[in-house]
Amino acid sequence: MSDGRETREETLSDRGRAATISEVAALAGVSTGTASKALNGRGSLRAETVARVQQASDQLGFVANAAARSLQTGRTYTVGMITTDSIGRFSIPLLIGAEDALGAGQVSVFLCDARDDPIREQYYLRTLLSRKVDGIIVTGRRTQARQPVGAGLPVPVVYAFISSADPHDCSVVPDEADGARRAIRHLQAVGRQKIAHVTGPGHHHSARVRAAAAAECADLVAPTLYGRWSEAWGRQAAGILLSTGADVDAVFCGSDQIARGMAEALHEAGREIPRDVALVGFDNWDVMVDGCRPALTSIDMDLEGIGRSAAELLLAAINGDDVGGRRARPCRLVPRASTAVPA
Amino acid sequence: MSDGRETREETLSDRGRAATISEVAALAGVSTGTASKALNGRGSLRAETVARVQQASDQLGFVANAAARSLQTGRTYTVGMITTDSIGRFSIPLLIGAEDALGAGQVSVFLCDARDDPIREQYYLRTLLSRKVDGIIVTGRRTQARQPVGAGLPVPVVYAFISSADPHDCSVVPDEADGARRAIRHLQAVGRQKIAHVTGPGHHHSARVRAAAAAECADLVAPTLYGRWSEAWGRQAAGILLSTGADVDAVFCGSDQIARGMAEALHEAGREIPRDVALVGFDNWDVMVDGCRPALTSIDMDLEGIGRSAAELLLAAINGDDVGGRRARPCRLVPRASTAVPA
DNA sequence: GAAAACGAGGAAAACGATTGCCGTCACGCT
DNA sequence: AGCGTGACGGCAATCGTTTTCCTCGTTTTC
Repeated sequence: MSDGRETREETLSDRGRAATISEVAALAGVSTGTASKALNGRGSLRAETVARVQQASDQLGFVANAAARSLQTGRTYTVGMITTDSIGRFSIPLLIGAEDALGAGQVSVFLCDARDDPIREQYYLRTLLSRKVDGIIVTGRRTQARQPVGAGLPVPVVYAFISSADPHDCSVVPDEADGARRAIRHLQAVGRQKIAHVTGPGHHHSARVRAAAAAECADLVAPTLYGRWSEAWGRQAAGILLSTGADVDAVFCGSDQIARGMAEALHEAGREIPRDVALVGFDNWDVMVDGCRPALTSIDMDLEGIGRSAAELLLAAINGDDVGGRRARPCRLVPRASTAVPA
Repeated sequence: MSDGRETREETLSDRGRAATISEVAALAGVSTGTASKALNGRGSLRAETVARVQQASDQLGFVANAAARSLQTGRTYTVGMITTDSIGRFSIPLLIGAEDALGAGQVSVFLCDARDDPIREQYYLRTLLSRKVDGIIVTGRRTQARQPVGAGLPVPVVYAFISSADPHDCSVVPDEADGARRAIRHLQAVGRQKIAHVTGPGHHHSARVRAAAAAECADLVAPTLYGRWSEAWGRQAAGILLSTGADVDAVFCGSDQIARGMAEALHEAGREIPRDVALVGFDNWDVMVDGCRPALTSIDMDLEGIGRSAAELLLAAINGDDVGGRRARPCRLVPRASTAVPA
């Protein structure tokens, strides 16, 4: 391979400006149209011609100009993802799931962080439309339904995690009630009868939905304690629970953070987990469930799956399928030591 | 408002396909060239004409096709951001910072998650080049220098958090040694003499750099303990420290997670923080520093600032400035209760 | 009062790729 | 011999903007 060094594809490293298809065509001694066909496997060309063009393309490190292509074809192979809340713990798995599903279709993702600001959101919407994305995924931290991001948009929109207030819009959401029921049933399955529920703010949609489902699934030993989504609240709630003298043998917490605070406080009060009190969290957030002692049983909303599913629906919508409507996806319980049955 | 409904700008909501500039021009009764000038404030036009075009544009909800524009101008007002490791706790602030700086320049960000896979990385690099991004930011979880993402690329590249092995490339990194020194000096300032250092894996660049700086800054009371970046290791390390009977009055931990584990274990062993042992973490990760009891003093690498700075440098590079070289940015110590001086 | 300057806006050529249409050639059939 | 038929590739239109000339009037200026 003495000349291997020379002809090795200079891919991406042709210092300076990038090559165009005309240059490839010239080098291969064909017309630009033919070069295009060769590179895209269209039309009918001799194998030898295709190979020649391919080689010229490699040699020049040619990468087709997406702008020119999309101008012609009308497709950009790009979707926009708007996170209405800031990018964070919830958006990431959604993003990863979406990328997963889209990457397979060679589609890439434009991420826009609206930071809870309607102005920013509209601004991003405009940019996305100007960029002629093939579709848009809207996500956010809260599961509560929100106003549609825009009406009669020229591209399909799918809501992931959050849902659109318009029932005709396509939304993929976690079935939080299902998650809560799983938590309760699991506690019952490990023999607990006196279950309490501690969760986030009462004005928070997720908190109410989960609490309602939990209450409906079992006779809770105490009224639901609403507070914040923090460890501090978990600790505080433990104090409340203990001070009321209520006889509790399990607590279903609305988040892993609350559960972790609860675990600490119970431990310090001399209650052993899971022997005296079993504990279930919500979110299955690795750093919390692993950091907690004992490791925390938790409900996983499968955010990645939601992202993937949303992306798949979006692809379908882009292909013209009708995918309207709200889809709730079940949760999954991940059992760990905090609800283990003693050996 | 009987006709208000009709003339209200239908922005973004002209159901179906979007309007083109020719349609705007036709509606305003001018040529497309003139319409373009009117909307972009170029050329010399009568104010009345500009207004007419503007109104037509609003009425049709016109948004310029970015593909067509960039085909013509060569600029896309888009930069790519490649995270070599998965998107996570470190990339987010970087991304936010970058978006911040770029958003001001009306530039948006294409996020690509290479997931530590060189194939994916090259694939994304190709897409970004094909999309003719104006520049690329490369980030990753580790601060260690990495091979350049490509040689002689047609667009400028800036490395954020990680750095490029090629010293001519532009990299913006946290000065971790500075962070370590600040931690040690702070402990000394609150009167601690017998300081230990517990950190992550010895093969991890950050761990070594920080440990070296710490050791150079004070006579550590024990050799650095290398382990993992986890709470579990923090707990374990506390056990080691205590069992050796070393007389320790402060521990500088290589991460907030380690520090938190350490705090718990020390507490359980009857050591009071900060009275008996003061504690400093690293990363200033909200959920850890707040969850820790007492709240954890920590070193903040100002990731958002790094992202912002990288983006600004990239913009400068896009404008033709030479911004090569490696820039280390100082860290910041955030004091909290874990090192508080007793009142 | 003629020439120059200027202001306003139109015509058309880019930008880089895709694609439908058409020409050309070679071959095989009647 | 004449014609039809594929195979192969070139030509040129097209996508939607921007931008560079131009071309007109209409003022100014000497």
